[in-house]
Amino acid sequence: MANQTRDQKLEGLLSSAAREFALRGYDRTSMRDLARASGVSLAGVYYYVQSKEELLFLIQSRNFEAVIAGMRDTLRGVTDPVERLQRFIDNHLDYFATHMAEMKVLSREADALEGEFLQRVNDMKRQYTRALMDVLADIEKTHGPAHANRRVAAYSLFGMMNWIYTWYDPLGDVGVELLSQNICRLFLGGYVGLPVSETALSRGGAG
Amino acid sequence: MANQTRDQKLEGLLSSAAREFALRGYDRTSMRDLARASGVSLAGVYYYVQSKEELLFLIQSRNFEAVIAGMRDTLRGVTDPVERLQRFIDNHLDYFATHMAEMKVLSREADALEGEFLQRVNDMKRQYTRALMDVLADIEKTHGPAHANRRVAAYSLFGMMNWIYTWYDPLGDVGVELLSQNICRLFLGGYVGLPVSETALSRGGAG
DNA sequence: GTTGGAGTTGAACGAGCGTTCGAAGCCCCA
DNA sequence: TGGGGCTTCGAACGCTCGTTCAACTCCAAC
Repeated sequence: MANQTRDQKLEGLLSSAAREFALRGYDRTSMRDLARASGVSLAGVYYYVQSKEELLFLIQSRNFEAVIAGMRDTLRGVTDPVERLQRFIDNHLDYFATHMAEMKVLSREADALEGEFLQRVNDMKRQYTRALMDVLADIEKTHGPAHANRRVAAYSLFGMMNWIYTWYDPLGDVGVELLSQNICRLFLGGYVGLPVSETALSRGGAG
Repeated sequence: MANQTRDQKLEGLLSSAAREFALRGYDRTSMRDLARASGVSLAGVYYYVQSKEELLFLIQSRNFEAVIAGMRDTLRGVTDPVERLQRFIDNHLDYFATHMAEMKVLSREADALEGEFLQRVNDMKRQYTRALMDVLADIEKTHGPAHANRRVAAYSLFGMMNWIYTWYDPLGDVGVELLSQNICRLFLGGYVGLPVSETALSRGGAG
């Protein structure tokens, strides 16, 4: 605790702040809570960070950057579209599972930021979404016509992956590899691989 | 505004509260905001509701109850498992799209409640999840083995459907029927209907 | 041994919060 | 005309919030 560089202390602060934010939510967590959780005084927190909002921004942007960097890394040189998608999903879920608190904060506190902070995180979101949609376009080229609108499909996949912050326990009986495989299969082939033209799929509204 | 029953006024309060909560988030919205938005005084709000938390609870429970009731209704008498799933999805998305504010609050402020309020909403969640998983079990019986763990599949479908609060605009160019159809096809047959055994689907981790 | 900057702190500030309460307004029925 | 119960309100209470700041410790450099 004593001989840490300034950067290491900031890192520690961000990490315990993420844990607190994930637990209680950004708004319900006070700077006093964060001070207590990271072992410094209330005023001490402000030596490392300009405001509570900057703290949230740093958590969101640093982790989002890591996810994007990991994605670019794992896709580099891979040409098969399906494998590219598998790697995209793997990277996302693997990072999510090993950084549950941070990713929960990123998923859930999406619009707690304002102004330039919000803009910069939203830029990353656009970038990341674009990358997924490019992969989907490649898949359509090689594996026939899509069963759904590409944008809807992309957001649905993000929904499957990000929603895990509400239910998934990385230490439970479903390991990350199994989770990733499940979601990948689900997205590419569906729950039971039903042909799209089947039966009543064209029916209108129900009820 | 003048000749409304007490119930009607409560209804109006809940509706404008849902709109405010959806806009700014539960915690960032003050009782003064709600009073302003619904056109009564601050103290006036407390004539209809015991606390801010009860307000949130009423929004969540009433709408969740409506979703569940709609689901039971639309499934009644329908025996084909696939159509049951279609109707389940249709009901969920249709209600979501016509009650965006309320459902955003239900999805996003899931753990802002405590004690008995939380317990009662969680009971509804369990009930609703169970219903979906029963439908999935039926589908497996009639349409061969599943491509994914049933629990993972159920939560993934909820993820697809609930995540729409972050991106979907009911007034945009994707209508509710199209959205519902897309998500239904996606879940049952996958994005391009890829056979599960295909290529590298059994590969381990990436990167 | 003094200086100076980095790190840390207790105490306070003004503002906003959720909630309460006594009093006033309103309207129907006698 | 007057009483009584719903409904509404202004004003206040106690509390917690994010943020600031002068003062302190510590330690390396001279």
